[in-house]
Amino acid sequence: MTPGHHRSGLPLDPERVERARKRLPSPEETDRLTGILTLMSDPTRLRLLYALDLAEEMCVGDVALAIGSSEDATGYALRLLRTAGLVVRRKQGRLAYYRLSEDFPEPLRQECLLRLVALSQGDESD
Amino acid sequence: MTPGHHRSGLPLDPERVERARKRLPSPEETDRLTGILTLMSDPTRLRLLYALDLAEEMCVGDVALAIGSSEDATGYALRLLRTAGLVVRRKQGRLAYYRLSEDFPEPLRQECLLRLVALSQGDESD
DNA sequence: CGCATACCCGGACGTCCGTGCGGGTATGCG
DNA sequence: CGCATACCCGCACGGACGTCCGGGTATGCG
Repeated sequence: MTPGHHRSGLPLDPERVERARKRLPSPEETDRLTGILTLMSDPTRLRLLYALDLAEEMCVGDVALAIGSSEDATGYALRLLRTAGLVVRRKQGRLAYYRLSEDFPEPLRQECLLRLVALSQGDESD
Repeated sequence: MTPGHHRSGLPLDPERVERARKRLPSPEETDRLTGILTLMSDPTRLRLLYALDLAEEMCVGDVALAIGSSEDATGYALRLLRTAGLVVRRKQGRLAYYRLSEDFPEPLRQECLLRLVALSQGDESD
C-alpha cells in the first residue's frame, strides 16, 4: 500500500550514500545530542545558562530578574535543566541557589555558549 | 493585577544580577542562536547535516536513504535548512543536489557537530 | 508528443512544549 | 505561634512544529 508516489528505493549514488550511512551517529547518540540542543534552543533556558555562567550562582528570583522572565517560567526552566543534570541546586533556608553543574560539559560551555555568541556577532552576512 | 503571588521585585544579590544582566546577549542575538540551535535539535535535520558533511553533496532521495527518513520529511527538512541559509541547492535536470552552505559557520561545524559527537561518546558519566 | 520520474508545495492532523494560574510546603521573623 | 516570603508542583490552555497526504511542475526518454 506504499503510495506509488515514491521512488524506486535505489540510490542514484550508492557510494556517497554508503559513505554517509556508515559514519552517521547511532540513534541513541542522535537522541542525546538533540536532547542537549533542544534544552539550549529555548530563549529562556539559553539566557538562563548564560546568566548562571556569568554570575556563578543565583537564587531563583534573581535569575528571573537577570533574564527578564517570570518566576514561573524561570522555575520551570530550572527544573528541566536540573532534571537533565545541567544545573545543580543548593538549598539554604528559604532560598534555592542554582549553578552550572560540574557535569556540564566544559568544552560545550566554552566552544558553544561563547563561540556561538562570537559567531552571531561576526559571522553573519545578511 | 499582577498576582500578589510574586516577589517584591527587589534582587537579593543586586551585584550578581547586574553582572549577569549587563553581559547577556540581546534579544536578537538570542533569537538567532535559538534559531540555529532549534534547527540542529531535530533528529532528521541533525542526521541530515551530518550526512551532507560526510558526502559533500547528495540529491534529495539519496539523502532520505542515507538518514533513513521518508522523502517528504527529508524534503521538508531541506527546505527549512535552505530557507535558513544553512544548505544550498544545485539543480541539474530532474535532480536537486544539496550541500552545506558556504555560509555554514565553519567553527560551528567543527566545534559543534564533531565536538558534540565526541562529547556524547566520552564525556557522559551516567 | 506522452509517460514516468524526481522534486516541490499547501493543507490537515496529531503531538509536544512553554506559560500562566491556583494551591501547597517550609523557612524565618516577630 | 502566626504571618509573610521564596520556592515547588499540577493542571489547562494556546501556539508551534513535524509528518502525512494529495496534487502540481518540470525534466528526460522513447
